[in-house]
Amino acid sequence: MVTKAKRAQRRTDALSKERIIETAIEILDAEGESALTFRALAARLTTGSGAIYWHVANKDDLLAAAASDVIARVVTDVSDGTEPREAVRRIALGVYDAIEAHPWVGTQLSREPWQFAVLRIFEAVGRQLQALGVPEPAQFDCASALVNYVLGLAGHRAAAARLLAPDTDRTAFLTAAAARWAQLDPGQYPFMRQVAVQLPGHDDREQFLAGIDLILSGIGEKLR
Amino acid sequence: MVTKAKRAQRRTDALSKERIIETAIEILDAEGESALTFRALAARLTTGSGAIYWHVANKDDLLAAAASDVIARVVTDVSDGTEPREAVRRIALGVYDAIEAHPWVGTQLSREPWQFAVLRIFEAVGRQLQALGVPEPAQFDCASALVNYVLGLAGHRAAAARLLAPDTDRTAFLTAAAARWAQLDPGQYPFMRQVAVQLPGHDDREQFLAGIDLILSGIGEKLR
DNA sequence: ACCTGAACACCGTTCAAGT
DNA sequence: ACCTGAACACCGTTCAAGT
Repeated sequence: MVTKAKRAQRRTDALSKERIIETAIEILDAEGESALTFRALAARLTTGSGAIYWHVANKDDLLAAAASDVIARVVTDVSDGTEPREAVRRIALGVYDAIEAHPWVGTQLSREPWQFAVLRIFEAVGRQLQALGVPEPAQFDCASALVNYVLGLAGHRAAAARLLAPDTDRTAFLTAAAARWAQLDPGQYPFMRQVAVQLPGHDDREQFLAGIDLILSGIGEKLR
Repeated sequence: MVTKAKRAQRRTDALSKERIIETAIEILDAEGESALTFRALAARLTTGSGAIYWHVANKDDLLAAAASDVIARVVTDVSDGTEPREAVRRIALGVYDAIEAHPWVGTQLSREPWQFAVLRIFEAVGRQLQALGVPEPAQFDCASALVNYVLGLAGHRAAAARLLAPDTDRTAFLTAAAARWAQLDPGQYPFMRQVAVQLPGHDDREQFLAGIDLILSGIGEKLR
């Protein structure tokens, strides 16, 4: 006989898209992109690997949903009433920090064309541009510029995280990269060699924000 | 006995990193990213799949080298004497067109952190910023903004190409996307719904360039 | 309706063995 | 030094069979 308690228990244990996504995020966060397999996921959910396909179309679908989940938390958080430029900065930094915390989201964002996670960012940014008074025909271009910039960095940070052994520290990594750049052929790579000096001391997050401000300043020019 | 002719023949037939990369690019261009396997590559090179590992560390190495090859052709092409802003536009469009012609390069660029292909773009852009008179401390940030923007679009276009069935035409695809956006929840996605109208008529390449100009304009502000 | 888990059709990579 | 190709240790996905 199935008691009420048992049914409640069942409902919690029952497989669902939400529970699958949640568990997928746990695995991705704890063990990285390569650890997410349907077998690992099924083991963690104490079910068969085929069962997952009842709730999720395939692995791409699962990853897209997981990324969309993480981004939704970040993007919704922008409080109203803030100055539009500042709001754009916050959205961008929110995405940046989310990728820092979940590098696999970066991979996902830069692989997705017009999936939900990206739409969410696009929408949030676009609204701020409207608030800023950007004329309608230019809004699409401006939003696209901001979003593409964010996604470019997303992919980049994710790639860096993939390379970085989990225990290496950042400064050591940057110093190593700088050393490699400093050894490039001076005839072919004068700029990289010059920049190499700045690399170890530079702050990724601030550089990211500097790029946002550059684009915002370009947008500001359009408003005059 | 090994005649001179035979040795020459040997030299052409012999496996080499160059020949492997060349063949890999052929496969990637003709049949897409998923078609590049070591087995397919070995078959095309009439050799064993293990032989490839003598010349190439692994698949990542191979893909990075292939992308670097394609980008090198594009980036070197910038003739001297052009106005720096125009040169930046040409570099960016060169990368854009390369990705259009070889979508797999887009995937690769957005996955690579500081690999050769990206370094090449960074270097080319950085030099133009120097020529433009951007003060040294700001050069790194400005170059990074431009490159991240380009890479963001790279990933995006590659993803779109992955989705697009090889025979679908672009306008049909955009119209379909626009229709999907128009159906989004008006409360949650007002901006996307508004932009949906502009989507079918919009030119990706021009929008890309508009973003570059936005960043260049922001950089121009710094020069005053 | 939902879940099981063996089976299928692949992968990248390794490595003893050859030339 | 370079190449061969079978073998290994995986994948995502499917599907007959169960409940």
